[in-house]
Amino acid sequence: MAVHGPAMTDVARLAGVSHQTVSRVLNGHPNVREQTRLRVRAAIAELGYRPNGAARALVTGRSQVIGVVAQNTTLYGPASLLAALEQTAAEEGFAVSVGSVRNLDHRSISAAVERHLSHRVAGIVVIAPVESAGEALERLPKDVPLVTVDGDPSRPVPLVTVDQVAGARAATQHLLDAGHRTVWHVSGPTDWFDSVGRIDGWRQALVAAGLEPPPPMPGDWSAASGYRCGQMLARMPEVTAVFTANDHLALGVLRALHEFGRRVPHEISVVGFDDVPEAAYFIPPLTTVRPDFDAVARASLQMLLSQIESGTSGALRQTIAPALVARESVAPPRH
Amino acid sequence: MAVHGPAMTDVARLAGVSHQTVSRVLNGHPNVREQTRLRVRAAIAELGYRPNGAARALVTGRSQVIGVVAQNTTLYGPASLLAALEQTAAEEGFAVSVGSVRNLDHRSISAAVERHLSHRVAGIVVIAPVESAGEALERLPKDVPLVTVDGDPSRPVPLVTVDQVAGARAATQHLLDAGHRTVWHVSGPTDWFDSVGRIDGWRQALVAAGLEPPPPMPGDWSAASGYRCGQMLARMPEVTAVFTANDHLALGVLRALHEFGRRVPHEISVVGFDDVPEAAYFIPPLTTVRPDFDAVARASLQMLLSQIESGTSGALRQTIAPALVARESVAPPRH
DNA sequence: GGCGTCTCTGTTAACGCTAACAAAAATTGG
DNA sequence: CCAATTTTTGTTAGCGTTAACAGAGACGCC
Repeated sequence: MAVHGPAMTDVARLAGVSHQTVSRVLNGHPNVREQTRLRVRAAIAELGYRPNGAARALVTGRSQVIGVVAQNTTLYGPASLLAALEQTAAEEGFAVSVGSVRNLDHRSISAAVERHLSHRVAGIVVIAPVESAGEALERLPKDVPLVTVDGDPSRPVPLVTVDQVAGARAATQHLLDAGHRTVWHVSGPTDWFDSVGRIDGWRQALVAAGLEPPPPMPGDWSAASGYRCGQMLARMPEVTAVFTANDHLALGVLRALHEFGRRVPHEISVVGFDDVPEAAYFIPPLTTVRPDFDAVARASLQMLLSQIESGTSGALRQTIAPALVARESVAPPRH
Repeated sequence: MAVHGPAMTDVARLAGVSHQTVSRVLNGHPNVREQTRLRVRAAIAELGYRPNGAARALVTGRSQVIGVVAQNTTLYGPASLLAALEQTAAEEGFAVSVGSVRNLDHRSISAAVERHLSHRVAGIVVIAPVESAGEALERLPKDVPLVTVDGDPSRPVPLVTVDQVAGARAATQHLLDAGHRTVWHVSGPTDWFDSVGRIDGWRQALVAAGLEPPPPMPGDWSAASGYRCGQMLARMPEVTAVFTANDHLALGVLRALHEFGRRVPHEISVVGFDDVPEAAYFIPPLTTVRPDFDAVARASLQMLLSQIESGTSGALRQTIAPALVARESVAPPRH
């Protein structure tokens, strides 16, 4: 169907040079006379020539594409990360190809990575927040530049991650500082490293304060599961402070507490995680922890590019510290 | 750096056939003896051979990649759409390359499309909800399969769109049916077609009921702007029903009403649009309109694929009807 | 002025695959 | 059992680009 566009030779003919000279102009090779360069540029513009990435990828062995493997790109965190990644990549002249997978199991991840490798992507970013993804990554070809985001800290793979532990510690400490005797936790799914890290940080803060952590209540990131946990928390009179693993869980908790007539923050304080744009408009506005997705994206891409350029794939590690955003959902406990 | 993987000839040598036979096996060509096919399969597996998409794209003129141009992929709507698109494309054996742009102006769109064309994508999906995107699309090469989503209904470009008008009409009618004398509207940015359609539908429902539409209050999709509008609405005693152009606006409105002590739904009913997963956990649970993003994705992809296969690019049009989801934020007005 | 040394440009050969054609092998029919 | 057909396999030629090398001017230096 498509009338194929002009190729390099067409440009060359029009400019009265060889196709190689056109190639040199395109790739910013230094040794081209200014006058020639201009003629080539003019010919390119006149024909509306557009280089063929496939041909280039074939001969160089890599395309200017970065593959991203992610699970549920509808969640706020992954979506933000993906968007940031795409922006950053575009600035570096790379396109981003998304390979989202339904499950983060071994097979799905491998299949997605395979698809990317078929297209000879320059590198791969895996947003692999769960255990089952880890093993898939280790048996990947070693020669492909790869960075994992929010992945398994215990595996020897280049990793960029939000400092979940520090964020959770800050959130918990913030509640303790307000005078609460202890802090309850509604966690994310326990096979996510994000969840594990947040549970850890919460525990650390409590233990450091000489407190015995109560059992965490497991949620699944959704407001629905937060609501269910909230219904239980609302019935427990001793509960005065709750830290939830993300803002949507917090929303569910807030709703349950509201239904049970337990006032936030007067009776119970709540802190979330993620700082979704709506968090400031929850009832009441939610104190939360804000991860810097842009920073994560920049760090991952930089790590990936350095691998692509140098060829080394050292097991680097970079951690991005999140920031506490204080709003009205936290107050001292009543006595 | 990378040790290049085995090529087709390597597989052929191992299987004792010609590379063409390997190609035939790979592409499911019928005339290959079963025994040969198995030998080739075995050789592929043994070598861990992976076809080179770049080479294939070069010779066939198209890669198995679909380019998507979108703006803010962090918003719930676009993110859901993108995810659905990616899923559907994967099922058809296509990868999705995202070209997100900061602004939907002419230059940005063209640049993003150019990038995709360089990679010889098989087709392009433009999520182009604003006016300024339209012109960019018309001067695009005509021979590239293209589908716009939520784009300009007045342009002769293949378009898949959520039926904003019907959705808004249903939302407004739902409020009128509950007994409200009129319905106020907090709109999205007026350069988005989504907003325009929703304003239209709202107006239509009011006019059909013989009512004079009050002036719409312009928001920008964010909870923050919803909050600002909500502050005004809360001060207007005659307001009993509000339809907001999306759920986040509704959240802001709910928060403002709550602060002013106006109870929802007892004093004021609110209906949103989008049915974000959290809407059921707002205070109170939000009645809203749910667009079927999966259906939109399927329709767009199908439209794109039929263009890719047939070569025709008729200005098709497909509209996906959204569904009203009734929850507790709507009640009859008090008298 | 001849000669080495830059700077610039051209020629040729891949990269890994598919399409088109050609040849060989298997199958059929009389 | 041989020719006619059908099925299966092989051979060759590109696709559009970059890399490696080769050639042609321009320039300076003895």
